[in-house]
Amino acid sequence: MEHSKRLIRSLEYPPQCLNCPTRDVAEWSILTDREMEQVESCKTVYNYQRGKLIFEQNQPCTGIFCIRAGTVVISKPHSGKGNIYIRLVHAGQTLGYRNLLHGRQGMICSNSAKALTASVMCHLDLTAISTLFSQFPRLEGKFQEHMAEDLDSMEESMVGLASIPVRNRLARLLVSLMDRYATPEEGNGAVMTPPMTWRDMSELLCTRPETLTRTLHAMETDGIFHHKGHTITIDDLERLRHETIPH
Amino acid sequence: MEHSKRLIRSLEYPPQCLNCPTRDVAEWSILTDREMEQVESCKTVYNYQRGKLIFEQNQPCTGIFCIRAGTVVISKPHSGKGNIYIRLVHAGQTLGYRNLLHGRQGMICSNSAKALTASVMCHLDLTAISTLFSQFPRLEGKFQEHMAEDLDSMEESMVGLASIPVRNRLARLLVSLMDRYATPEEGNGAVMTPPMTWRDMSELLCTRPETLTRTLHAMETDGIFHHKGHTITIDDLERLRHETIPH
DNA sequence: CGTCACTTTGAACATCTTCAAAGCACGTGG
DNA sequence: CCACGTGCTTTGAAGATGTTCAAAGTGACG
Repeated sequence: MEHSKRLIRSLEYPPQCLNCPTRDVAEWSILTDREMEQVESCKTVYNYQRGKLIFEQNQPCTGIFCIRAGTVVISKPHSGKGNIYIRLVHAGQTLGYRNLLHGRQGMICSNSAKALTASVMCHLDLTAISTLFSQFPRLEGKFQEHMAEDLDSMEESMVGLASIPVRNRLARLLVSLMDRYATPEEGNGAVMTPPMTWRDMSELLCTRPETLTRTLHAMETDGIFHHKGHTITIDDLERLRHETIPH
Repeated sequence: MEHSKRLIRSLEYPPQCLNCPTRDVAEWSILTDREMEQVESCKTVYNYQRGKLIFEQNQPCTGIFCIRAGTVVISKPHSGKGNIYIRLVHAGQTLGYRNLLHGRQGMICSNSAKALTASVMCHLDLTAISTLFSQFPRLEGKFQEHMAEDLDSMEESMVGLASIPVRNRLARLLVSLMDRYATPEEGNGAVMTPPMTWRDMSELLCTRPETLTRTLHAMETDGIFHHKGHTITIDDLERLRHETIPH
């Protein structure tokens, strides 16, 4: 409900930054409304269908994208065939800024981004950004801080991947998705429709779809939650949080 | 040989930045000799024995460390007991700068650092760094770029950990260590004594010591290299590089 | 209504971990 | 200089966890 309401708001035209549903989130929120008008004037709005590639590793980087609505996944190609999902990027967050802080030869994307759901993205090209950065140095500082946090959470995922089994990683993923996409229920419960397929989730967990199915089944048998289609119903959130650490 | 020679050089006193064996490496190299004198004047030199903790996650951060000699590992605590090794930091590289770019509440270490070999570290405290950063903005920019590269290589390790087996990860680790610590032999071979124990290596590979032993044995049986104690002899580097990707 | 991708289930298998025990290596103190 | 202890290394065997392959079921969409 919340989710679809937000989608509708985001479809209001023209899609202006000042009425962006995520106006008060993340880096851009440090700019005043007046400063924001300048951002507004040099942005382009794109729509991506579910599954569409936004940018691709090793291709030239065209600028940055701010997600107005939708959910995006960052991935990297796998030594064999296919991609490993690295992390999610949600509405309000900005994508591809790292390439700008890189000081590398040219502007080459260091990973790929794909829309997991239909998404509305605001794009700023390279010249627009460099103007904005030199005009509002605090903005570049904010992105620097964001990068430091990304590195932290990257290290955390690494620890998780190396040290805990799929079942606990799944519980963690669900908890983090709940914060964003669940609607509370009576008691200590909640209902959620994650913005992606089970296959996507299995890739985020760095495992196979079959393993995810079986793990879901096992947790359901243990009464942690139950699911029908893509919708998960949790009776007791504490129970799920408990699955977050190995025993 | 190279290694011990470098250690001896580093033990010359006083240990001045201008005659640092790594003077021309990494961030600090963008400063002129004259600018470097200022860094010199506010640094403190510490010696760490093998195995000593340099800083610890969740403890207040005291500043940054530049490694004059030695090898350091960054680790994070594991949900159960013990630590996961995240990455190596080598002589010439700087440690703990991320905490400064963080914009977080206070200055809290986001991971731990431990000396894998006896190490000589030059320390700059918080006030010294903030003075240096405001005086030489290019320096802060360099660290920002370094952080972006760390994030890239972090993502690469993640992909490796998620998608290739221990044997190939070991080959990759050996190749990267060779670049730094091996002495070439006749033909296409090399000899190396890695600056850490096998146990340390197993933690870097996110596996157990037993698995590493067995994997070493298997690769030795296949004629990729042979080892006695901590010293590895490789006859054909191409052969090892070939083990870098799964087949 | 048919297609295509996603989901589910089963069975066999590969990889890695765990536990136990023995051997080795290095540094410390006598 | 030797004896001893501690932590690292190696080996074996059993078991857990996750993968692979195959096949059938499900659902969305043109």
